[in-house]
Amino acid sequence: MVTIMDQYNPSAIEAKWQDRWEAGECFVADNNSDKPKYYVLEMFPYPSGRIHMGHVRNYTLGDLVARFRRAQGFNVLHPMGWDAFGLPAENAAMERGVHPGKWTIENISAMRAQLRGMGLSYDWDRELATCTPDYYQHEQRMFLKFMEKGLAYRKESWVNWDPVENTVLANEQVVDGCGWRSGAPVERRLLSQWFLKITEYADDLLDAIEGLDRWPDRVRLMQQNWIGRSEGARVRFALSGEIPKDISAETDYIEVFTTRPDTLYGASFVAVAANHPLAIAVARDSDDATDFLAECAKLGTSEAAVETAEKKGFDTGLTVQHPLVADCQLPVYIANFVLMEYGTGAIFGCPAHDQRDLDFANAYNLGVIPVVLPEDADAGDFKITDTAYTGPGKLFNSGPWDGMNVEDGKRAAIAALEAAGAGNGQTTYRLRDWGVSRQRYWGCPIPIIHCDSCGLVPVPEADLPVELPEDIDFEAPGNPLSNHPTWKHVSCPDCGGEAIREQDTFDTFFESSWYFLRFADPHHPQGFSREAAAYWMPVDQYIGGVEHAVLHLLYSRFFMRALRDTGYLEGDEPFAGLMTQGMVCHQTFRGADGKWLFPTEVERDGDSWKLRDTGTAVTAGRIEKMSKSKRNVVDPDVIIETYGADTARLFMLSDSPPERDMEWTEAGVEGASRFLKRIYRLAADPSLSKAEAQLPDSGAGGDLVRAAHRAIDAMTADIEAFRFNKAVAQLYTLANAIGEVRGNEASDLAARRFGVETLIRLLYPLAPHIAEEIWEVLGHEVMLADTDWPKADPDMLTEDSVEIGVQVNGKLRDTVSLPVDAEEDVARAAALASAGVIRYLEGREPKKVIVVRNRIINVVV
RNA sequence: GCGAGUGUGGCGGAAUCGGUAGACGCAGCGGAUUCAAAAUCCGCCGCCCGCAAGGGCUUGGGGGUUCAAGUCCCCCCACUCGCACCA
Repeated sequence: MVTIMDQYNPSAIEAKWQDRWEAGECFVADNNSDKPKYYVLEMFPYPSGRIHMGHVRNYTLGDLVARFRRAQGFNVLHPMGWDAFGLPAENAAMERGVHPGKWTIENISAMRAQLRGMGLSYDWDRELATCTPDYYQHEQRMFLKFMEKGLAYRKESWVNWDPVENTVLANEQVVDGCGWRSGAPVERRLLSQWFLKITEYADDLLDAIEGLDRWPDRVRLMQQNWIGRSEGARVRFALSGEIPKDISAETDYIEVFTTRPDTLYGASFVAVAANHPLAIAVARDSDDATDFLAECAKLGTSEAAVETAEKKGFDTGLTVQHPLVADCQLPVYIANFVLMEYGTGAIFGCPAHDQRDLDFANAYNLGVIPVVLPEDADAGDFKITDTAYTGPGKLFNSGPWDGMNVEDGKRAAIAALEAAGAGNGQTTYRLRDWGVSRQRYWGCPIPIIHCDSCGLVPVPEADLPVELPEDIDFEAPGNPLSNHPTWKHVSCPDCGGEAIREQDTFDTFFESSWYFLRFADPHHPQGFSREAAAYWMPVDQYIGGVEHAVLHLLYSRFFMRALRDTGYLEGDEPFAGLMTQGMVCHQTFRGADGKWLFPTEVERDGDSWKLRDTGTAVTAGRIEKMSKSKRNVVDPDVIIETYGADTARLFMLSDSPPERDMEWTEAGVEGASRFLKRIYRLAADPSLSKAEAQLPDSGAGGDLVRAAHRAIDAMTADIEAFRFNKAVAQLYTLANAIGEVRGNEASDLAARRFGVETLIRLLYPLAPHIAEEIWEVLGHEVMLADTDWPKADPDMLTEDSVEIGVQVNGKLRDTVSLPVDAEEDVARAAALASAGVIRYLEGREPKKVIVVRNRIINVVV
């Protein structure tokens, strides 16, 4: 018989149960089970060396879901791994001379120990690290399959170059014109790069968002915007008049993209981007044009630059023929607001119905021809001066389309363009193909060989995997793999001649785009089996930060489709349910010198704060996301040492709903700790072990039994709906109800024991160690990890009577106690007899009495 | 600029269907226990007036619908996030 220790001692309890769970193989997932499956996954961490509070929150949320579903009888897969390629490892190599692989492996073992200390219910047999050939070899094969299918290709293109990281970035990794990690302004470079054809799936990725009904709307919207489908038309404008030879040699037309072909009759100019081939051709013979192009090139793409930039243009002197109006010639400008990257790099301007075009037309005295008439306007005096009209209306000044609405006008315009051979309907996307080449060492080698005579040659199956060389020099500038003396030199698999390996490695988002599949079948020689993928996928609940809304989450959706179409699996969506957790925030502090201070350096001084050792006053700043740079961080290890993992977990779940930002406070942690100590004391009551009587159904004991059933019912619903803060409140409420039963009759003891046992079972997924300990002390031999979730007895959830508010003219004046489902006349009589109503009526007859059963009574006078 | 979200006591937050606003916790206040403190236990706790009984006000602001509005509709304000010369 295990007896309870005098005092709650988290470190002893937690180590004990972590060992027991491991020895009992409690959390090993079964690929051949009759139970329904449930796959819960938290976004795997980069092994930076230490976990932070964001990890603690993320994994606490996941562990709650995993333990809850397991108790409900699901075959739960809850794995953990390491997103182990990436730049910090190379930086460590440069700064400290340690090999990236060694550094990464050491970090992994340190972090694994920290995670173990949190008591997380992972199936560690499925652990993976993406930097091992055992993992990355599979993506080399995937890549070659993608190539065969035309989903991976190489092209020369302008790319985003991060001058600090010395590598290319994907469009998704450029934020406000700067590198997402380095923060350095990106440069544009023309390079030969590998791309994955995500645009092939643009429509599918967009349309399928609708089916992701367990994703936050916010993320779905962000993906929609990122894909950015816009429907419109391509329109060809033939160059007219005298065309200089230089230009006619290049082209004899300009093709534009528009979403408003219905406004074609309102066109007054055509403009091309500064890096459009036509602009470059014009600049060959014109110093003024060359100067203008240089000016445009100088203008950054940053937010600030864009906002302050004036609409500027350069009149090329060229004209184009309007495709539908015979005698209409339009001037051709080079304009700084036209982007080569979007559409065709050229537009037609309809100033009346586009604000940008209007600003431009006003600056260069171009015509403004309104062609859409708002419903309540008069064609005679409708004028556009400095605000363009973009709303709905009837077309006018538009020849055969007059009188049509905008939508019909678009269709008519496309039909007319197609008939005239001057254009066609066209859908464009903001989404670009995913550039995956990175000029880094610590990534997965791209399995390609460059041969002067055979071209691009895939590394043959037998030669896979292409492993990274161990001996590597980070001192020289540039790509370390290129600098390696021998690694890149190979003979061509086709002709046997001298050839050279591809020296770029994959973007590390490649690894995270399929790791959830590897977890399903972590030792399979082909990466994973169709059967395992079919059984476990999709992930039922995915949990992580919202910062991956368009990176990882979009790439993974693409990968599922690409793997489906290359024969790896069936299905298309990786994550059926997504929960994006809020950030962990903390107050910031600055010393007299303006430098940031750690919370550990500071202590309370009445309403303000002071330095712990000198007592000097400290400035308390905003509550912000915990970050090393602001020093407002709290080390999870210190918290776990001081309070225990259960306390840290409980606090993470209390108070704030999981999707919202939360503030980490000492007082909050103390509160969680106090609650666990209180539960421990409740359970330490020796009389509980003697409770063997029948459960009472009346009196204080009966109330407690009903309260326990209500707690089960509410808690189950709250966990299923991710209302974890409310779930914690249910625990407090039940604990309070237990405290109400103070008698020592056999029935009281029985009720108390039932209350405590229920409380412990409900507490288990949140604070599992203390729950297991108390469960054992109460005499149970089967661990809670192997115990079913409690079920509420529906009969115990109903009450006999209900307190109902009584209003007079909508204002609460009294309450009455009524039997549940009381008849209307009974309720009415009770309300009219209540003191508050009598006082208010002062003898008057009520006009009307509204009775809403079991809810409210409103007396209207 | 466009899109989305948020706004409730001193604080974090409840209120799931239009039906007793403020569950639960934190902080605070009072008491018990203690030589004392910590811890613990009991009680109070939206704001204003009042000894009390009771009354008035209150969910960012203003209007509206309704017997009844934190919740629905219209207008406005503030903050947060995402996108952005996107044709």
